[in-house]
Amino acid sequence: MAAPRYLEIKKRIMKEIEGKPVSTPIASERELAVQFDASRMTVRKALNELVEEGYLYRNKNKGTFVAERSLHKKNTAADSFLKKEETNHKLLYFNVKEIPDAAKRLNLPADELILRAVRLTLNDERPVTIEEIFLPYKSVDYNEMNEINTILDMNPYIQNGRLTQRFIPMLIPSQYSNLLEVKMGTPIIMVDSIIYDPAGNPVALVNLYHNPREKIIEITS
Amino acid sequence: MAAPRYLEIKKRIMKEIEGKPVSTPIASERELAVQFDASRMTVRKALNELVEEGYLYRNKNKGTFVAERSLHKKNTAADSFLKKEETNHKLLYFNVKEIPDAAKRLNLPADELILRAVRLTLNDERPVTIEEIFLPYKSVDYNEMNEINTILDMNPYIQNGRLTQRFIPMLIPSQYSNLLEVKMGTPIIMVDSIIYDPAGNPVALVNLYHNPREKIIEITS
DNA sequence: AAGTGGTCTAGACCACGCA
DNA sequence: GCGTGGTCTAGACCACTTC
Repeated sequence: MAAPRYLEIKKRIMKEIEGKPVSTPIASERELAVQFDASRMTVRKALNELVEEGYLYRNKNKGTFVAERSLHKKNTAADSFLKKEETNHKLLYFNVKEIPDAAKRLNLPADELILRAVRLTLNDERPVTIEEIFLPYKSVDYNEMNEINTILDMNPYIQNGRLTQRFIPMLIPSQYSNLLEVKMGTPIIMVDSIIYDPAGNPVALVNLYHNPREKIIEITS
Repeated sequence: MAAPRYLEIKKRIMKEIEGKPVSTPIASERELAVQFDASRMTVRKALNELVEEGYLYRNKNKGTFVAERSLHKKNTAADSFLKKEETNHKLLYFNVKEIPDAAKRLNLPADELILRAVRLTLNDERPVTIEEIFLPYKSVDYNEMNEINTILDMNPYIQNGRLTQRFIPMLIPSQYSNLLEVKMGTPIIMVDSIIYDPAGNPVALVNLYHNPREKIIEITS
């Protein structure tokens, strides 16, 4: 299917406002509809998304304006999973066994087999995060078992599903101190995440141990 | 103005699905439009918000379904500011002076006067959070100076504005250890927040020191 | 009075899933 | 072939601000 009209309009408006000073007014919805030869509702859909994402803001009865660029919405907690440019993963360890605690949190019987993987995320050679990933073994596609990185790619799940994250303060676990190059006794944040499918069934459990020097958790909403 | 039609429809659908098991299909958009004697676009607006908030999920070409209740979207970091039932604030301290560091982060000249207030949030008598609030003194309405709690109510700003939060791991500051009833040396999370107006101008700076026993930071998205 | 965003309507076509 | 959600249209009225 061709890309929807409103997405094209959205892109063109984004290009249009790029570099404009904060609070610059943009054309009214009716004008934009004429410019783009689209209905006002379609233009509104594009504008609504741009407002939602923090590129624009509205002022009722007055107009729509360019917002501060640094305030584009960002939830870097979810970004933890997303692969950036200079970021790569190094698998440290994985096995399959019963892990009752993890099974419980995945709504599974305690004796269910769990795939546990531990990997290190590096950004430009510097250690950023240790990830402990717990997956129900039965959900793993056997054809992919030789390509463990495909299995551990959480993006597809997060796209359509939902994410609950708990931020836990702790001292760095001793076994990760060297790997993250963080001194023993340093306070860190461990992000305890459960990924759900749209219906609310748990799909994966992930614990992220962040190196506070390299990974600042910042959320803009 | 009367409440918009779509909000009423939204409420009625929420009541309708309340208590229904996960994955129960609801009526199609066209049926609902007939039921509520509204256009399909209006029904869609109501449904879209319910999906956005995590009450429903869609399955293209199949239908719309009830989502897991525990997965309603919640960002408890912003909730930190919202007054709950059993929650109340106890003002510990406030004054007005130059605070160059705070002024800088509020995009003000270093010699600008800053109102600094420190208060303790209690939940059912238990200490939950210490809040350090920094406001440009010139933005304070003098008529309100005798009602400091009105000034420190951040809700109106957050409603229409934007929020950037950084999550900082640290050991509990010694001066807050007793107040929060947290042992010295305990790792905690400090949430460093800046509240902006829609155009991106900083309005307030707030540091939240969370008691990890009482305040679990949890985000569902 | 003119212009703005917010809401609403009564249609329409599309791609896709399913029987 | 029918039903679904996703997109789109060409209008309309409202409350409000600005001139």
